[in-house]
Amino acid sequence: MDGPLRTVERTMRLLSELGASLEPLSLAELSRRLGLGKATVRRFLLSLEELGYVGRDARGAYSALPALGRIVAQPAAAVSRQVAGELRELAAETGTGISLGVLRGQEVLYLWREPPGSAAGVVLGEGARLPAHATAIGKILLAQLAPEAVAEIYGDTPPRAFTPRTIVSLPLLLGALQEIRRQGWALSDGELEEGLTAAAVPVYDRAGGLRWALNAASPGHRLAPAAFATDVVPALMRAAGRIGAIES
Amino acid sequence: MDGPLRTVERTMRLLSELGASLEPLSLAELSRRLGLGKATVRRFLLSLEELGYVGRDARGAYSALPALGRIVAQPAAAVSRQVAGELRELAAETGTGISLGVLRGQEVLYLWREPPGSAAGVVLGEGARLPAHATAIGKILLAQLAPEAVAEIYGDTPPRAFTPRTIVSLPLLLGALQEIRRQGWALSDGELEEGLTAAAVPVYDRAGGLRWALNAASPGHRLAPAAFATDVVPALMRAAGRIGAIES
DNA sequence: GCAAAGTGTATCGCACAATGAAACGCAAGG
DNA sequence: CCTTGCGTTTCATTGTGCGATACACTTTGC
Repeated sequence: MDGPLRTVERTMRLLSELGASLEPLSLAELSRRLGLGKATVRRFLLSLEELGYVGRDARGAYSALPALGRIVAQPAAAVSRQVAGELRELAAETGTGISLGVLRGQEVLYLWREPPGSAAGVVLGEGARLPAHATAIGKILLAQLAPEAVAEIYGDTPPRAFTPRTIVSLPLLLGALQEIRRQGWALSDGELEEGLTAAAVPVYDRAGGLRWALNAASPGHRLAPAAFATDVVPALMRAAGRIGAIES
Repeated sequence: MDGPLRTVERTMRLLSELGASLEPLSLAELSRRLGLGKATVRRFLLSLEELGYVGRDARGAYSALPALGRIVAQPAAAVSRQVAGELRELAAETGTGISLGVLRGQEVLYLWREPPGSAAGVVLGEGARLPAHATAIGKILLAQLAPEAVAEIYGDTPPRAFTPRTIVSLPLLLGALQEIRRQGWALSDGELEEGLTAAAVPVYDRAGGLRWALNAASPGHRLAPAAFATDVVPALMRAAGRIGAIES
């Protein structure tokens, strides 16, 4: 075996091209960008259209449809009504922004994100991704992994700096994770964005396996970092227990 | 030609399966779910791994990597530093949450989303998607299209209701869009979520073509709907002018 | 008005890429 | 120890995906 399957590579190149463009692209244009014959590109497009991943406008030009984005954001469907209720309650109780996420490579994939102060419970931002090493939720998720696994994830690309407080080396990160593991929860104090503080705890299922992580964030120093440890984290832990007990 | 290209269909099925699962999946498990031979599935996985779309953990199980999500969120890269500066300024000026997005089928794809009240400018939620017909930004984007184009988009699936105020039929939507087109900006008053108000304006590039739409949202009745028309919209319009003038 | 260039669409025979059965080594578990 | 399930490798076969070519049609330029 050598090299990727030709058709797979072409499929991904095509999707990538469509996803990158804000305007719909014509068949001829795509054919040129991909360096493939029109007939070939057309067959790919018709296939993807039939599958519901691309659509065509009135002029016949192609563009990526929401279904494509949903491929990766599908996990959002995993958040049941019952879990959602718990999350909203938690948001009201703590007055912070609550998120739920899983680890995907070096990033956290959010399944639920509720901005702080949204009285009516505005659910926004599922499907978003943020760097794991600079967020509380990311660190608590990384802390569930063996150090070697973390090292492999960051193998070639070291953690990137966002603020002066961001952890920017693998050894430092591993050290921080060990401490977090011991402590049972993670804090990010302005590591992603100046003035943004967050705490996170893991959510285990009934069998004791990691299911998600739960995050409480408070922007703009509305809540002192110290207040997280005393007030927010206990509430997070209680909620994580309740949520973990819910049948998936 | 009949039916989708086999390899394309299999590629998408595989990605879909990987994206839907929160835990990494083993080769054998995927082979079973797809109903394909292990050898075949393996070649697909190796291809996608080489292309950087899937990764494997220590135990060899496969999972989707962030790169997959980035296929569709790539447009986020289209927001330059200069544009970002304008957005932050606008957020500070209006005290609302500012978003930037484009239309993708029936949904708005957000390129930038900043929650209200984030003093330091927390950039979150690019790549998220929300239904176009229930958001201000979605309606202003739809209003740029010909009515027939809108009708085609909603052809088989009528607008879904989220609150009692959501527009739930195509004729009503087309009527609202006409009014919006005349007015030059759109308002969503609790159409997506009770108590969430937002206004949006289009952003044209120098050639006069539609580039994006700009949205200002204020949750929890912090700002009265009437205040949008008098205070927020003019600020939005000014910002849209400045942003549209920026070279892409 | 007519070229000319560009578009999307349809056809078709061939090469070879992709396929799945089968066999192998290995680790885990009963 | 045998069994079961896993990932990996090999291999001959075949039918799938390929692109050159040709066609109808619209847009553009003069």
